[in-house]
Amino acid sequence: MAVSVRLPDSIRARLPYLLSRAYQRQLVLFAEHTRELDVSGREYAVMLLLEAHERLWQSQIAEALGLDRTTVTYLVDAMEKRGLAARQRDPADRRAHVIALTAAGTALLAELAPAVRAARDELLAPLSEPEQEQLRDLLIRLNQEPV
Amino acid sequence: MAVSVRLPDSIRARLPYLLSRAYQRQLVLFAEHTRELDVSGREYAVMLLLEAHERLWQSQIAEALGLDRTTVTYLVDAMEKRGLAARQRDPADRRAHVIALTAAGTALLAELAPAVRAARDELLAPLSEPEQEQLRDLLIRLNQEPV
DNA sequence: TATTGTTATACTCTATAACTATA
DNA sequence: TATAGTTATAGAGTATAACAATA
Repeated sequence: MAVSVRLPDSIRARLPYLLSRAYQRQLVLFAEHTRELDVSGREYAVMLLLEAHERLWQSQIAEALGLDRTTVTYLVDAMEKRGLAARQRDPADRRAHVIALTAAGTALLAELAPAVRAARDELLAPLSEPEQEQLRDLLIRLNQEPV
Repeated sequence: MAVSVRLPDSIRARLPYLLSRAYQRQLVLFAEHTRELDVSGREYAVMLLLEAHERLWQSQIAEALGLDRTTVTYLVDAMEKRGLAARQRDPADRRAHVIALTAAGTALLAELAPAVRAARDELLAPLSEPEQEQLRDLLIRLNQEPV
């Protein structure tokens, strides 16, 4: 193999590069720490959403998480097949499916918590506690949509 | 449509969510600001790399940017077809292709600079200048691989 | 006529493996 | 035997459109 090439500062110090690196690393760490529980980041997001709201239409899940309706159909298919979520027709509007976590889903969510914490801690390890807080605050403000 | 659902803090304040939001937003802003120049983020990265190093093997590009060899082949194919980069056999090792920016490639890189700056400024607009520096520093430290 | 959810299709990215030419 | 690059293929993920049921 030829001599390795140093990544120039014109890339290394760029925000897009830094963000994509941090994001990729987060994906890898989440996957590593939750491997034996076999849950995608998206499924985890759905579970957190259902933990907070308990009963939601698929369309509400799609809107809240910024997903396509069809994507949610596939997601819920998989979660239902694994017994993590249950689908019911909404008697009040028979077009809609109401989704809720099952007991198994709630249990898995509890199992996931320490793994997710460990992944986050590993990601943030290079920073001190106050710096971690600072980073979170800055990212929250960065993501604030202009009103 | 049913009532909109508020994204719970269990998601909204999570680092993975914040990172992915910031990353997605960055992708959108780059695409918007460079639309008429028709360059992918990856092509831009290759151009910055070639600006810093001038002549590189495809394998060196792949290694520096963390891409697959095949991906680089396709990338360089496209850039060569547009006249942005030139491929030459390396006389010193005839297995290898040496890639360099053409004059058109250098010119496009110059055209891209203000668009990229505008995208970055829009992304960072919610933060003050010192905060922007702080964010960059924290992300650099976050991405430091343990030695 | 619009909305909810499903299904089929296609399209982009990515990963893998097989191949050539050179070393 | 290993490396540089190419090509073909398959897979995941995503987007689009057409459709049935219901409002």
